[in-house]
Amino acid sequence: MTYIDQLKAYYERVTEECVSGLSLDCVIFGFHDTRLKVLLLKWKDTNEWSLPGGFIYKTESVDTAAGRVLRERTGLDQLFLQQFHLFGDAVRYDTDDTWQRLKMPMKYGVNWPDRTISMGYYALVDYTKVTPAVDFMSDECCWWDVADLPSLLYDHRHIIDVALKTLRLQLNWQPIGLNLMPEKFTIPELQRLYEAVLDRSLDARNFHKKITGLNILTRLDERRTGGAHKSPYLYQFDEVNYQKALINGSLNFV
Amino acid sequence: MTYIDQLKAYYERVTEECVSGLSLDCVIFGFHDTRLKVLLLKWKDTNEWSLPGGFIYKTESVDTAAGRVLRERTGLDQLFLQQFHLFGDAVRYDTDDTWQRLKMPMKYGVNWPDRTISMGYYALVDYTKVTPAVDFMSDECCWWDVADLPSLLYDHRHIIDVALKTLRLQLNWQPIGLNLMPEKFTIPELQRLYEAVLDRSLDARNFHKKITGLNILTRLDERRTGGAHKSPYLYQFDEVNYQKALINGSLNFV
DNA sequence: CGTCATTGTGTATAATTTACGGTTTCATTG
DNA sequence: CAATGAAACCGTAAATTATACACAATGACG
Repeated sequence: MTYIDQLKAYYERVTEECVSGLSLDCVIFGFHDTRLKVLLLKWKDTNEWSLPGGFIYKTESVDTAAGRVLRERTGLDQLFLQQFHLFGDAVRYDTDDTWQRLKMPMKYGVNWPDRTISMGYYALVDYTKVTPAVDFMSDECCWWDVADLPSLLYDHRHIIDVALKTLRLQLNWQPIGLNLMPEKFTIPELQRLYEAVLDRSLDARNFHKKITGLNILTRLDERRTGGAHKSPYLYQFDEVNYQKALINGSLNFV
Repeated sequence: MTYIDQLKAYYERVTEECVSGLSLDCVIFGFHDTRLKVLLLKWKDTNEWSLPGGFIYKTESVDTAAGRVLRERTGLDQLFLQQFHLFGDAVRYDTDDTWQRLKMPMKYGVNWPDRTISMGYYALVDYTKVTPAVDFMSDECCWWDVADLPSLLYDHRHIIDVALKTLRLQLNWQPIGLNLMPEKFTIPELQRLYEAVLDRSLDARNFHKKITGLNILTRLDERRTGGAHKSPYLYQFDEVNYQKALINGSLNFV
């Protein structure tokens, strides 16, 4: 089956089975090597990158659709996802320029709506558990440092900017650390995450005192050895206490 | 023109000119007589209430559509509005029950989508400046106390609950007081607003000290006389300083 | 004129934030 | 093997903010 055949079949199925004119764009955040990263797709036979996304089947909820799309790209059945903005400008991007950059062999099929409104979701994933997977329209699915993104298709740079701003604002009442850190981590590593989200540096001594005083971490008997200096302790989140802290407003980082 | 003719024309125009399958629901918050209120519509010839809402023209942005809908119901050209959630469950409410309660003389026209996904907006208005206006499908457009709502159509009770929760969370970084209080108000009145949004009581002495210490209020030379006790001072918001306080995170009420 | 209750200004204490110091400890280097 | 450098952790001190509560001023009412 040629690529054009695949595209045709895809457009026909979307037109037939999906909610018309509404799509999803997913900003998948991971944290690795002291950097906040997003998962991007490179379109087939091009050097153009964009966010993962998709459409909503007529019989599924919007949230379920987002979860399905994210499972397809990350391999994860359960992850934390949250709506953050409906991108519904009458003109979101230059369509001619975009078609050119996409090098699409055909345009959309019949009964395709004139415009697509997109619900933006952000997802928080444990980087170590993700298996990035391309779809049939892409060559690559890779992590990119949010501070060093490539040129992006559509209005996806704007979408990422809004997602990042939302993440920052929600640091005190969404389980961001809980969902982005690996199972075991050190306090300096956690501090790097907070600094990446807040986009400012924090005093290591005050951060250590503050985060351990919140009672949301459990110190393990292991240390992370192999570094050139003192081996830091490893920690895990106490999920029950983390949720309690979110509810009673104990987190104060913003 | 009979009501049925009006409905027919309306459905035809929506089908022809509006984005299919996506609507808006607006939670319009006002503050009056120490109570947080929402604006509701009573459907024609029924005793059933619902939120104002509408559809998006194919050539306008979603935010522009929301502003247009709100202008039609409130008479205000400029007001503060914010997206808060996309309500996209596959089944949002019992359609048979709803049609019955609506006493609609006809169902939707041809080419009407099987389901409608709705973007929820909240708006903050100065209660004293609103002129509630019905549309052709309603008999009344009235303010209701959020703590004393009537039975609501569709999933509109849920939508209001989510809006209220969002308002509460955004108290520190959205200009909520600025947009809900009238031009001149007293500090006890402002405290009642915060208590209504936070759903808890605040110490008057600490609130007074805290809010005046933020430098976002200007004390006027007038007092509110006529009360049974000491006449309180009148204040206005210093809008520039209010915006500054929102940006640098000086507001700490949540 | 006395009473009641709101408003506003205030003090005291506790909690948190911010700034910074010093010890421990680990790999690397000579 | 000792010296070195720096991260990690535990700590103190001062400043700021939050919380609890007191009391004087003041206005309508009886």
